[in-house]
Amino acid sequence: MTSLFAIVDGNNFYASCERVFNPELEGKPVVVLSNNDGAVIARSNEAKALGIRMGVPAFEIKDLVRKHDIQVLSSNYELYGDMSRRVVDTLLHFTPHLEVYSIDESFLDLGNFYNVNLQDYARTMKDTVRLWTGIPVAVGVAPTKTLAKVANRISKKSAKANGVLVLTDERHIEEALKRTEVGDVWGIGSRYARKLATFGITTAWQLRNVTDAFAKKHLTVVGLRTVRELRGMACIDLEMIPASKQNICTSRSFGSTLTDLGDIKGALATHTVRCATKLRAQNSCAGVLTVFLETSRFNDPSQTYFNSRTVKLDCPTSSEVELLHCAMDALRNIYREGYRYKKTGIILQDIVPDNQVQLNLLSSPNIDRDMKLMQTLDKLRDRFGHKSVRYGVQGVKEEWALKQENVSPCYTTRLEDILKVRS
DNA sequence: TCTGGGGTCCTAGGACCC
DNA sequence: TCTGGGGTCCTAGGACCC
Repeated sequence: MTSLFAIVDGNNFYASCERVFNPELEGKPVVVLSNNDGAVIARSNEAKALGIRMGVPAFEIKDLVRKHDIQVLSSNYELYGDMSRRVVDTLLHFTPHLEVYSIDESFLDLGNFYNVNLQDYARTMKDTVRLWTGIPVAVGVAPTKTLAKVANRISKKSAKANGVLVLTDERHIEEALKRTEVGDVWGIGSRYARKLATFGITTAWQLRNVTDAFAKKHLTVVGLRTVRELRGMACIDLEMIPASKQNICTSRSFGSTLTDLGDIKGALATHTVRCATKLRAQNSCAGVLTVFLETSRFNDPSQTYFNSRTVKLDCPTSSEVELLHCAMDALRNIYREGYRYKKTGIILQDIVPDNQVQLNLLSSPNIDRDMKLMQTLDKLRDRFGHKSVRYGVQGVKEEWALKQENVSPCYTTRLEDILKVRS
């Protein structure tokens, strides 16, 4: 074996972030809710022990919350994002070969670390992250990313492993795969798990032993790669430099339902500005834009409405001014009176690097002026927050604003919050 | 009353071209 | 009357991830 990967992930990450700055949450069941306080997206171990499942709607656990004094928090992505950066900064002290896989997970390529004591090394990583950031993490180490994921999973469940598991020995790998359900393998979701069960395949070990032809036929080439990774053959490389996005989407449910076009415009305008800001942050322009508007999916079918409009721009752009015009036109097009709307959003597609945009005769005559304006706005928002400058159409009342009943302070990123907490 | 918000990749099938 | 076959591009749908 020549390859070696580690995956380090934060335990119950959002709940742990909250605990770092609010020690009263320690030892208590904690759940963090999605936007609009809709559903549970993170749970402390104590909350898991009470049987609270991932994704369960908040209203369904009301009784449990009262009975067990569960601490229920709105999500605070500004805080979690900053804590995530701190964890990554810490891990970079161990190796520069790091891929930020998600807000709470990083893969590390330990390529030629076979000569070090991996157990000690992984344990030191875990302890250092805890010491420097306050975040508890688990570390899985194995010859492939998929096997490292398996190791990481078991490390959290096994008291003996206590958050660190190195799987390099063939016998240990076999044992680990035999006690891993096939649906818990990275890349095998619930649909594939159900399908595999019809062939009698229920464990990761059984999946590892299917033929290549079987894997390709039933799980496509993606699944074949997973099977090979389970065999110890590294097929998925570390991606140190994040690829620029091919689609950028910004959407939110409204805090309550909206019927008025003006209010919906305000929401969509704000999403469009955010989306365009993301687009410029990766130095890209978009050639196509889609706007959608929908009622609640849980409505009575006679009161359900979904529509979208896709618009091809004359020339790819990153100008909010242009995108706002198009988005508002599209919205006017799909808006129908008489529905209670729950969500709108914008998707930017056909994304190209901004230095590859071919200007044509139809390009906005104001392109230079727009770009200077965008640069200024980006700087202002970067310094004073995204609410510091706004367009008229965004409105000021924000009828659509998120419902967030119990959001924690931004302990690490906002001066006013820091001062408030200290006093 | 209340149910998240992002992304990626692959495949099949139709349109179209020569 | 005979009515092919290969290639490309696009899209919708389905699967997955966090």
